[in-house]
Amino acid sequence: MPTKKRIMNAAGEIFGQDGFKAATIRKIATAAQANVAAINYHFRDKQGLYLAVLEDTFSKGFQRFPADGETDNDKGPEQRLRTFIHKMFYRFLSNEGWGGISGRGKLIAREFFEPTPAFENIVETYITPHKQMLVSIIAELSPDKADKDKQLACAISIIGQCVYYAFASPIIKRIAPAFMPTQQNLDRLADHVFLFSLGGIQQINNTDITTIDILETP
Amino acid sequence: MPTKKRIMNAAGEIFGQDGFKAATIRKIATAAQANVAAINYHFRDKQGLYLAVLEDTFSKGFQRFPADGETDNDKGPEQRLRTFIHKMFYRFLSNEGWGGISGRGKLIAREFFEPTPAFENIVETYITPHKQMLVSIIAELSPDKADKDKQLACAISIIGQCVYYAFASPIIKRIAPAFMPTQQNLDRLADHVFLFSLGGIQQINNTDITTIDILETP
DNA sequence: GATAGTTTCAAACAAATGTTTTATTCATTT
DNA sequence: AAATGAATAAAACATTTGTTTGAAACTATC
Repeated sequence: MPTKKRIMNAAGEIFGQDGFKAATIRKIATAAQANVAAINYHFRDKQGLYLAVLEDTFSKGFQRFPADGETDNDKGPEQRLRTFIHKMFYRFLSNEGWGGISGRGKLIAREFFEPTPAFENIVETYITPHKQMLVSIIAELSPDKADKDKQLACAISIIGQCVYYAFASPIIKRIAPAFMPTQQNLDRLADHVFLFSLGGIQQINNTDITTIDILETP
Repeated sequence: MPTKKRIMNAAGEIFGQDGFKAATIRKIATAAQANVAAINYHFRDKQGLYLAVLEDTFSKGFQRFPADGETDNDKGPEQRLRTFIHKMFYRFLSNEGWGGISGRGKLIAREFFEPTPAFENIVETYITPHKQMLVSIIAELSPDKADKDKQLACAISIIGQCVYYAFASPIIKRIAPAFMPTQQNLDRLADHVFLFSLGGIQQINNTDITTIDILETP
């Protein structure tokens, strides 16, 4: 395997584990069995390496598990929602997701919660269209297709569950070990999120938000 | 304000913004208008400071917004679930939460996704009982109170939504700015999560998981 | 008011870390 | 085989950073 690829693989894991700042190029170089100078040679500097890994990660992930369910356009919205969620789980967590590099999931999680400048591009290229597709699936499940607000809120609720199941594994391990997102669990967890969300969408659609009486300040 | 307190306040924000490693004691000292040596004097070392801030953060947060809804034990489970979610939002996001220190939210988020050794204690003391309370509320909403698995899964779905809404604000800002967790939005967002989750719980309870046909591998 | 203990401060130290430099090796082309 | 350019390696450099030191300032007690 060429040095450049070895470095990117090692960097994916170590950036994911340690974060951008805490990861050292020496640690990456050692893991990649390469020289530190090779990193600067191939990627200009540390940030260049990080950027390359991030772009590669998203590119590979959406390549292997594309968001668009063109293959199941004939299916109903329920099935499409289910596929959408399953793909999200697999993209995040399967051995094949994100190029099969285990540590890269955490890399993504970090960007979700404290994006680096490199993330702007990613949001535009991958995440916004992805979200858009989810919203349109939800719209098909809704009687009032024009109520974009409800659809957006539901989309965030769904993505939130996926992200939490996928990335909060340290805490899930402690409070509910049976629900760790292991390879064997992916389908089960995805189906739970699917069902839960289906019910959630229906409930949101069936409730007029103004009917909720104001809660006393907690 | 005494030096020790000034340091802890500054540390909360800067650890939250930059993470443990990237945060420097010099930056903290400057922000606190204190000497770097004062940090080591009061907290032994950098990690001691971090640990003190973390413990103080959770302690203050659960003190101001206690998880146990003892006051509304007479209310039904729906209302208790609603209060639970609202308190979670307020604990995470309100100006009064986490001692009113803005940056501390991110500190918590980081621990959720990559816990430091200091977090073990926090999980036992605060998070496990908190989760337990949520599970028991969900159980009251379920016909089969013995099905702990379904209840746990729903609890994670609920916590996941809250955590995502609370901490993924950078990405929410980009894909759905109207749903940013601002002070004015807290009640609205909490109510959405409440309704969505209520529907989710019912759907999970009404569905026999084995009836779902196996999905083709995505 | 002197004294003992606590707190603050400026400076120094040692280790680490990103980057650069320079030389050497390797592969490709002429 | 020679030459050219790309790739790799070891060492050095300049900062940054956590920590320590020793003196000064402050506070409370006798």
